[in-house]
Amino acid sequence: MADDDVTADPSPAGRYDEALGYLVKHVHLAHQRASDAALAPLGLTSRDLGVVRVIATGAATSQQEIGALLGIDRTSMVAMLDDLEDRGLVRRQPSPHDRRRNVLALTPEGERTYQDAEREIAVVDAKFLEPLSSNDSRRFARALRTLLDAADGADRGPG
Amino acid sequence: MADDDVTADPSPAGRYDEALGYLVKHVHLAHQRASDAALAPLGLTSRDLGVVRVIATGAATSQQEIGALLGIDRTSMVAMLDDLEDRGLVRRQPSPHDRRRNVLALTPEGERTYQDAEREIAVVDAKFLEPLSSNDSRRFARALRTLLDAADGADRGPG
DNA sequence: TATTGTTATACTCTATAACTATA
DNA sequence: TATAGTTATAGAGTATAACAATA
Repeated sequence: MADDDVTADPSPAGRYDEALGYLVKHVHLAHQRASDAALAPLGLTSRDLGVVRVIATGAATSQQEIGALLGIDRTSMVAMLDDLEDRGLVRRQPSPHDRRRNVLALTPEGERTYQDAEREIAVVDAKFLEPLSSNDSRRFARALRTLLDAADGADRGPG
Repeated sequence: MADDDVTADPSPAGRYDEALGYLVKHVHLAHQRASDAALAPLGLTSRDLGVVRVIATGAATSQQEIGALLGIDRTSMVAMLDDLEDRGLVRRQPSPHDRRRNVLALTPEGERTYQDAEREIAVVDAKFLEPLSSNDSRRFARALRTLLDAADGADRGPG
C-alpha cells in the first residue's frame, strides 16, 4: 500500500468527509441500512414502511397522494402496492366519492406488521442516536425538521 | 378489536413526517437537489463533485480507493472517470509503483472547476443552514459527524 | 377536457461475472 | 493466485408517454 506521492498537497480545501453534503448523505445511508436490516425479517423495506406509515396514520389515502408525500412517482406506486396487496398487508378499495381513486387501507395483518415495524424502527432510532446526549438528540431532530421545512418552502419559491 | 374502520384513527403512531428516517432522507434529498442545481452550470453533479473532491484533497488516488470512500462501485467509477476525463477535468496516469493502478489527478482546468464548485457549494451550505443559528449549525454538523462515525464503526461490527 | 390508475418503455444506477494486464 | 481496471449484462428505481375509466 505504498502511497504514491504524486499528490504533494495533503488537503488544500478541507477533508472530503467534512462536507455537509457528504455528512448528510452518509448519515442517511447509514440509517437506511440499519432500518432495512431491522425490517427485513418482516418482509419490509424502509421504503415500504414509509408507504404503510402514511396509510396507517391517515395522512393520505389515494395512491397519488401517498406518492406525492413521499416523493414516489405514481407509476412506481402501482408496483409497490401490487406487492403489498399480494402479501395481504394493504387493500385497495374504489372510493365511493370518486371511483377513479383507490382508497388504501391496512388489513388487520398489515396493521400488525406495521406495529411490529414501528417497534423495530424505534430500536433502530434509539441505537442510532445513542452517541448523542438526549438533549443533543432532541436538538438534532428539531434541526432536521427546521431545515426540511425551510428547504421545502424554498423549493416552492419564496412568496 | 373492530378496527376495520377505514380511517377512524387519525394518528396512532405519530405523524409520517416526524420519523427520524423520513427527516434524514428528505433533508439529504433537499440538500442534494440544491447542490445539483448550483453545480449544473459547471457541468457537474454532486456525485461528480464527491469524486473530484477526493482527488483534489488527496484522500485517495486509485479508482477503487476513491470508490470505496464514497460507496461507489468500481464498475461505476469507470464510466464516471471516462466522462470526467473526456471533459478534460481529470487525468489517469498509470502508477509507476504498480502499473495495474491508475493514479487520478486533476488537470489545471479540473482544479479551476473544482474551486468554482466548492465556492458554489459553500453558498448552498450557507443558505441551507440559514434557518439555524450559527451555534445550532455547528452543533448540527458535529452531531452528523458523531452519528456517522458511530454508525460506520457499528457496520464493521463491535470490536 | 382533466384526472386516477395502469401499462409499456426507456434511461439511469447499481450489481455480477468474466476478461486483461499486471503483481 | 490475487488484484486494478475494464467490459458486458442484468437488475433495480425512476421517468415519460399513452391508454381506459371516470369526473
